[in-house]
Amino acid sequence: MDYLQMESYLKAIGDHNRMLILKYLMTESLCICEFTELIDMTQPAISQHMRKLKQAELVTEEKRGRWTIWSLNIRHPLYPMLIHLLSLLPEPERTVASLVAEGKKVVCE
Amino acid sequence: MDYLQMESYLKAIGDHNRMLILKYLMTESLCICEFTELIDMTQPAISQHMRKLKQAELVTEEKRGRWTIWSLNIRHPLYPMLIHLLSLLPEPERTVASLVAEGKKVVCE
DNA sequence: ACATTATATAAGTGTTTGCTTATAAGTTCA
DNA sequence: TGAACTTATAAGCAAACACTTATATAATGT
Repeated sequence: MDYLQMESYLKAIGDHNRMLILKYLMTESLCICEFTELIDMTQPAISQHMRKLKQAELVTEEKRGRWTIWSLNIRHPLYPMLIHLLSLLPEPERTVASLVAEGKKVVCE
Repeated sequence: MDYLQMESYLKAIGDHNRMLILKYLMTESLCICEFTELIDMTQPAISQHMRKLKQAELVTEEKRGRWTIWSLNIRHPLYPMLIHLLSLLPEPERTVASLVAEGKKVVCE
């Protein structure tokens, strides 16, 4: 990994909202509409963050009907470091469990 | 460490020139004028990068006569991760040894 | 005192970033 | 077919970023 690749990687992680997204993905895969419930951000903003994370190969996407399910890319060479880094961050206020409780968790048949 | 602190930290590292600076500091402490010999950058540019690194507490400075000697801050909680990260990067073309060979290495009495 | 050396800061500039609103594209289901 | 829903993209904008040149500040040595 050269200096510019590392720069792209660190810049992709180095945003508090993207870290929050990654923190959620540490627990389970999620789609954009779920993030809009979990994080105080508009749908296009989240979509653009996901594109950034995808370009840096930090996440992978899977189309499922009208949803796009996003997951952490466990095959990235720096995946273990990412996990360590995310584990240092506090749990977000809004939990995925609360989504389920409100019936807002997406279940792709 | 909260999300905004982590963001500041990652943004401070996330620049290829600053990574190069940090890589050099991994071997030994250096002053600005030595960096101008090692890296293709102007003195003010380096000075401004050092200020950024200092604000993120990644480095420490020590005034020695007309020089300011910069070192890695080994007391930073993420210092071990920084070292791991830097170790993944290739050695810079220009070495400190070559500075010595050219008599450009600063020796503070 | 004065020239030299090392560093920091200021002001200006082009680029990138992270958002916004508006809209397009694709899927599902009545 | 058409309405509802999910996602992606486009255009615009303010702020941050990484540099530049010019200059200020401070220490050293004659």
